[in-house]
Amino acid sequence: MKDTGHPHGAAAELRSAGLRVTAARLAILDAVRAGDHLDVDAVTSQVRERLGHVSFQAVYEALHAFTATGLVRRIEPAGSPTRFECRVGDNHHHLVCRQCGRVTDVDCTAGEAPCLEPADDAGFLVDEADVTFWGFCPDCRRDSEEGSTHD
Amino acid sequence: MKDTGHPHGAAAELRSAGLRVTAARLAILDAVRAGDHLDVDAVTSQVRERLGHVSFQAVYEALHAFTATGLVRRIEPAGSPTRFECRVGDNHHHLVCRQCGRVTDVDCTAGEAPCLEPADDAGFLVDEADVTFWGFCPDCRRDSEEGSTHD
DNA sequence: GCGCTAAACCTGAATCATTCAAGACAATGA
DNA sequence: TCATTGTCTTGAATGATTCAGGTTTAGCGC
Repeated sequence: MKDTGHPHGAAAELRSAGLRVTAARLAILDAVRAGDHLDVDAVTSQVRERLGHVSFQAVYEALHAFTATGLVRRIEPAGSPTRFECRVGDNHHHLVCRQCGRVTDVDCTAGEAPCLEPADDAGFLVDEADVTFWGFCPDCRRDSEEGSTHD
Repeated sequence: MKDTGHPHGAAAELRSAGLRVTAARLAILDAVRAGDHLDVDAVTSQVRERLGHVSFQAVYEALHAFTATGLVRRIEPAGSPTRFECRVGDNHHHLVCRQCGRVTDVDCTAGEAPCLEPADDAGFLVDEADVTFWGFCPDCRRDSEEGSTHD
């Protein structure tokens, strides 16, 4: 029930971020918001379904601009291409499936960055604690149980 | 005072990991242990200084084998190439400098994986919590202070 | 020591995600 | 309407990593 809401909502957001409103960028922003931690490839596919051809570079540039202005957040789990999500401003973390790469949000128990503090900061000025929980998602757990010795 | 110790220590480690002992692999293991979170390129340079030519592929394969057998640990901070470290078995975390990419170990306050638990595991079977603290290392802090308005 | 076998190594090419370059196009504001 | 400059295009380049295939060599039994 959390829609992009009032007419021109996304357009207004782009504008107030200092960006121009184009069909491509509206579709890109929408794809990230409708999708679940999509990578550039997936965003591009979504956008092309809606608009026909849009170049990869346009998508890369737009996502870069969106990230810079805080419209989307970029995450880079080890071993998979960069993904983008729409939840910004909070300091949530991620569950990543070792098998299929699926990413799921987890709320941060602390709430604001950095939600954790290092035992020893070694002189670093720390502004963010990035937490990734690795494991197996429900689907992959089921698959591996079916495939293996069933008791 | 924790040296590789008794003669043939590294060789014995390779052997008991089921790997063959070669000059290249001894040098690679040593480079990782002497270095500070080196990437493949840096490891290769170190090894070449000692042995003359060694191919990148040999280094990649060796590091992969070392990682698989638990002799070294691989870390992949977002935005920089894969790095390798010798601290294995504990569950420590990392401080990464946003400016220069430098990586520093931080002890884990909990001690064993997963040291944290997600607020909601969403059905995932979680086995590891990977924590990266982002910030600015002492050197880069100093540089930026010098460069900016000095009050 | 000799020879076998699989591991380790080599050269060279391929792949993937991402970025650079330079020109064409088009959204905004005067 | 026009100019500005942000956006989009095609095409090529980069960097890290992996694949492929053939050669060498460590480890092991004879």
